[in-house]
Amino acid sequence: MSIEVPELEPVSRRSTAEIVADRIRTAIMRGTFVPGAQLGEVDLAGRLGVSRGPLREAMQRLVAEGLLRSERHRGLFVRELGPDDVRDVYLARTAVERAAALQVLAADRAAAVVALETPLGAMRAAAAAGDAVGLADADHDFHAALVAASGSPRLRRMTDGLLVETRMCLAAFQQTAPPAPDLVAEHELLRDALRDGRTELLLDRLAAHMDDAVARILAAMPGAA
Amino acid sequence: MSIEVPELEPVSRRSTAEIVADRIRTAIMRGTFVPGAQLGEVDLAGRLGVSRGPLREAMQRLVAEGLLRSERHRGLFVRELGPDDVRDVYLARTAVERAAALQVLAADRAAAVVALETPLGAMRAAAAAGDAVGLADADHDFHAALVAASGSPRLRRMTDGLLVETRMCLAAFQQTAPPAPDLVAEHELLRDALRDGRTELLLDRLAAHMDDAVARILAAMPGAA
DNA sequence: GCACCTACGATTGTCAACAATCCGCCGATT
DNA sequence: AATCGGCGGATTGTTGACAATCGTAGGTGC
Repeated sequence: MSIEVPELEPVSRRSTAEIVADRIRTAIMRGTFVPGAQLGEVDLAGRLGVSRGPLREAMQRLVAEGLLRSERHRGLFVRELGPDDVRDVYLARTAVERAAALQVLAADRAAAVVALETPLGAMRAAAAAGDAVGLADADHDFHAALVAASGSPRLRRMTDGLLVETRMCLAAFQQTAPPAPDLVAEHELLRDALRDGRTELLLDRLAAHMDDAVARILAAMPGAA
Repeated sequence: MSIEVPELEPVSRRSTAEIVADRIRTAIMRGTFVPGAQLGEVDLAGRLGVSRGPLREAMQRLVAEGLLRSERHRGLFVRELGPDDVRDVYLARTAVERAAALQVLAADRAAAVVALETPLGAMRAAAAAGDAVGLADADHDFHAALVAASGSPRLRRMTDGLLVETRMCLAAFQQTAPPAPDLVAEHELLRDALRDGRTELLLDRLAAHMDDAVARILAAMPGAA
């Protein structure tokens, strides 16, 4: 019936709204738009080369994701994340990544370990080069790969959103980077526990990893409780 | 400073796109739009009394939530959920509600128990009256209340989306209702474990509750593995 | 000098029309 | 007889303009 060509599906390019949403999402992630900043529709539309229609559709999507805050007849503002939000993001991440880790352990954990090597390598390289942004990217990719390996579309989607919020937290004070070697070591410990099938150890290390991150961020935060 | 009026905030009514999204979401939830059905923009816009602009914004939001599937220049279709989706929805729900339950146990569990009484009462009434839709509504409210009691906005938002997908699964074969008394009893057991602070028992019962639901749904599903 | 009111500017929310794209059907061709 | 190319209808994607709303600056009265 078919011509037996593997991976020839993705001919359909995504909708304009989705592309615009991705563009703005990464811009927020990278800190191009600081928290609290107002995003004018006409300005953005002109800068992106699209009309206000598709742009508004993209905005609605980002509002649904919790990245933007919409006030009627006021405008769209980049969501500001306080200490409570930091704790909540990591609470949700812990829940999701814990479930993903359990799924990976129950399924093909060898493939997951392989998939984690790429971000781990990038993380080591960024740490050696002192590249803070690259380190954050690799950290992002590591956790995304972990959840992707679970094979759960919903856990994956949740993680995608949560990781963006994580980056927003980090971007707020990008210069306050955590000690890079420690960060690399923490992730390697996660991989080791996963590789060896040490369920309880992996879950404990994952929880500790999240707690560390929260503590680091809150310590660097201006008005943290 | 303020005039001490409790609950006077929601003066600002939500945006049109949000209202439209809610309307369509409940329609999908109730089974008004069967899975796989195409939603014509002009038709829907005319029926809701709005233009295509706000409607498209609402659609984008629903697509982001995973309720609709968009094909370029083809149209919007209600997402069809297969056996894998059922398992995935409940996998994610288990992860999220587990985390919420732990939060509730660590905080004010007495208030949560009180909050659960309302949906429990509605559930008993619906079970006695043989009202399948009311039973599903109460079930929905029970889990929403549980996660809301955790005080985590992100867990709450995730659960909102997942519960809608749960209703989509149930709506596909609404006549195949589970034995009502058993369902009520399961939820009362959850409340009891929460009230008594029996952490492990609560988590076990929660996991069992989810597994039961998956088994029930898959058993009633046409092409389930 | 201070508070209130009013007009202005800017922004968002909404709408109707135009253009691009795709599906199904039909006839011509091999 | 089966397949390819073209045509008609319908739907989505996009655009620009119109209307409603809000914040703010300026002026006026007390």
